[in-house]
Amino acid sequence: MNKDIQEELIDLVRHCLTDLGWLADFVEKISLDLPTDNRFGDFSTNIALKLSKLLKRPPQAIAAELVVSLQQKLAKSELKALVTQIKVEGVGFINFYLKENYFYDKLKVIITQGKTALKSNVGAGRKVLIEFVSANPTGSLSVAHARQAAVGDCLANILFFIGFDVQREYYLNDEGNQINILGASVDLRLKELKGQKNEFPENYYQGDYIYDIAREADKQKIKDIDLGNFAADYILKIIKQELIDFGVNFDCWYSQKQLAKSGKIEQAFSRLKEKKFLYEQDGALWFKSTAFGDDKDRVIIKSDGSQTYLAPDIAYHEDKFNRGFGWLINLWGPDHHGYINRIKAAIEAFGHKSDELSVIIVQLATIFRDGQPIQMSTRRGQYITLREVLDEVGADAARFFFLMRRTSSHLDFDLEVAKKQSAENPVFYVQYAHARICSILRSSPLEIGDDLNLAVLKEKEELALIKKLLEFDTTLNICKATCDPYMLTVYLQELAECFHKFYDLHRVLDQDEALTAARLALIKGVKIVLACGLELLGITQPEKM
RNA sequence: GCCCCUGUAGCGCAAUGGAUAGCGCACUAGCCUCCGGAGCUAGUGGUACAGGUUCGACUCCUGUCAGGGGCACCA
Repeated sequence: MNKDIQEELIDLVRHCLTDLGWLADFVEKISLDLPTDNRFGDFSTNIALKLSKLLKRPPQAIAAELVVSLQQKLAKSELKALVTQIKVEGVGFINFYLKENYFYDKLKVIITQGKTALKSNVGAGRKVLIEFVSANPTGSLSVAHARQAAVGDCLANILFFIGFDVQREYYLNDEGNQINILGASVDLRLKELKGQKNEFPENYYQGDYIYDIAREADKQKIKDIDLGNFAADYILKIIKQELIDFGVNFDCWYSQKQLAKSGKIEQAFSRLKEKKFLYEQDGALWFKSTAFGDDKDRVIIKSDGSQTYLAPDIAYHEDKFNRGFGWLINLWGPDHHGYINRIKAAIEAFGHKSDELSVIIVQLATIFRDGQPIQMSTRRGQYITLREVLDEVGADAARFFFLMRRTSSHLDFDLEVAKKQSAENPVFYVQYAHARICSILRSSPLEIGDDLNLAVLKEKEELALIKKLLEFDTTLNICKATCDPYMLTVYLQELAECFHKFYDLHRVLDQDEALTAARLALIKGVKIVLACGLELLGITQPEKM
């Protein structure tokens, strides 16, 4: 929302710097930030501080000279209608103060255009593929997958909203070792059900759901050799339903089995061979990933002739680029962090740039109940599943909680807190603000007429609220830059807080009709932004609670 | 041994390298004749340690200490 004026002010600064002969290497380094405190104006630049060393002069002196030039230029510019003051403050910051009309106009755009006013086109239609969850179809989704699902889906929502052409993809590991073990696990359980005693190996799938699959396979008279595929299909249906119930919908389920059939793996190998990035040693075929900064070279075909996991994955990533995606985002669990270098090496071997692939490591979530961590063990089939969390706290709270910490940080998720309906539970705090506004608007609908005068909104809390609304797109841009949606959860809590403070101090439905109309418009704007933010998080926007 | 994540108030956390480090819980004292008190106001209290980079460091770098996770010709 602020972008237009922000760019114009940066241009103004750039022109002044050029006039003063100081531009030098600083063309890209001019930044115009939102000050931490509104006492420091509406926008702030630290350019004088940055120039200080280069010019060997104190920052205040540089700032003072620059401000004189800025004021002269401003007087001749159309910007003078919006800017009231430019001044040097603190250690040498240059702060810009805007006229209140600027903010009233922005609010008016939001309430008249609604959600569309909040959209931007920073993505410019660029094609981005975001691959996430991609859990092996060997069991229900765990909380680790749940967090990846929440983060990936929300990030995809945000990127789409700011103008990217986004595809959500799930890489389906539907063949290979794990599927074989899955089939063997079902086979053993089936025999057990028929009265045969046998040893059940430790690395087989231990969960009780294997018995269910065995019974179903028996009913359908599935052949031994097909048990793995049957079980994978069976589990995949469960996974798909879990994701749907969590509000996550994939555009593409990319099958590893299909990839293998397509011949793309061999094609990828021959291209790597041409480029001399493959070699044989100890009976195995190696990929020379050290050429691109990996710690060691990696085996892609084992000495027994079978492929490692990396083999199809190399072809898969090359295929992503071949499908026209210019930006790949992968969400992986922390157990894959050592894998980043080799897959980046692979895309570089094909001539892509390292930064065309963003790998986001989604740290684990620990589930707590009343402050006590719940122990889990994947091996024994005892882990907290997405399904259990959904059943217990619902999709709204689950999504918010999985998103509310930096994705790269560990997350503690207390089921009891997520169920609480109080300020301890941030999802309720934000939704409550929305419901409260809806309640007022139900009793007194806003009618936007020509006589709507927002300039009567003079209170500190009112202006703070409008300014907070305008930070929405800054927030989304931070989410994009960090590939992390969690900042949006922080923003929505701050916006809700600004609203609750305003609400407590000032009556919306006032004696003064003009003021009432303006305040109704203000809360309508807050409702629009809250609803939009919640929607991007994939959380409902209740009108009543 | 190597790699990743984390260390901020009693607890849980926040702060795109920026100005006086914010919020919730808990504790203390207040606010409902009033649009939803699931809310608000005030008080108490903090950057693990040692260096470095920078005009400026919770933020970046190095080391130490502490906690969590990972280091296959598994996937």
